[in-house]
Amino acid sequence: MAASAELWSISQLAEAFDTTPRAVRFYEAKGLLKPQRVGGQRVYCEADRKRLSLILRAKSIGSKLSDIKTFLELYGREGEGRKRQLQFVIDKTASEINALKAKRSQIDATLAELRLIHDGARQRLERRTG
Amino acid sequence: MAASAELWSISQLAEAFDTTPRAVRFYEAKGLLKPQRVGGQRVYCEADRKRLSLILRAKSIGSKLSDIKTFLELYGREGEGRKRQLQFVIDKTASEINALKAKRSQIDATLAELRLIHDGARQRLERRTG
DNA sequence: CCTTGCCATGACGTATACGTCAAGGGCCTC
DNA sequence: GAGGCCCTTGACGTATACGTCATGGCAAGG
Repeated sequence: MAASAELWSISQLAEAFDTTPRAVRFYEAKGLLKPQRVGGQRVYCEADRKRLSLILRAKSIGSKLSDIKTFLELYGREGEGRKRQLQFVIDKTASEINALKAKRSQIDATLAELRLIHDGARQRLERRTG
Repeated sequence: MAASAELWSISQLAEAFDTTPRAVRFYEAKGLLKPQRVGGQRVYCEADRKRLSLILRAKSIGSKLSDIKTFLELYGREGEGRKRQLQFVIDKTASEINALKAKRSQIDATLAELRLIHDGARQRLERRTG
């Protein structure tokens, strides 16, 4: 037992996610993380890890921290049953899904162009070399 | 004839792409655009339009202007035959393609999570309503 | 006891991407 | 010829996301 009680310091957590303690503190200052404190020191649990993971992934696809914050709050409210809350979650996720789909198609278009350039250059190089 | 000689002022171009003259000037200051000048005033041609289109699309998927600049330069060098140039283009496009693929998969993962939240909330709402 | 190491907060600095005046020039119109 | 309107450059302001000290606490090791 007691196998699920893994805890990490801020530097351990940062290193595990290839980021910095400064960044992690910054996310906390922005309200994205609220780790426990043990004598003033931050202690991160598994749930905090997951939140950080989500933060970094959202960041990597271009989301702002302020948007990520509301996004994280959707997880929290997700289980609540009040109708307004549910509708809010539904609307927010729907618009975010559409935004991401749009971004995806922009990426696909850019990928297509890059491949044209890439393949064109490769063919010219082969004609030279071969 | 003379149908391809369409030209635009900075504000016309900006409006056409739902951006601002200030932003367009900023891109020029960063070396991403070099429109003709007629008595000091900027005049944009079709090629400039395409460049701006590419800039905005790249921006929308999270590219930095400095990266977009080198990306635009790949187009310029694309036709050149010197081996070093070709290899440079091939390497740059390849790494950019990988980066975009990675970003796309991050988006897909996020989309999957959002759909879970979205559908879950919808079902709970329907059970309430229905 | 003192150094080493990690932690904390606070304050200032930096890079990116513009927004927002300010001051002035050129052209058209009434 | 005074007023609009659009253009120019230049300078300063702003939001985001941290980096980089500076300063100090606390705990383990030698």
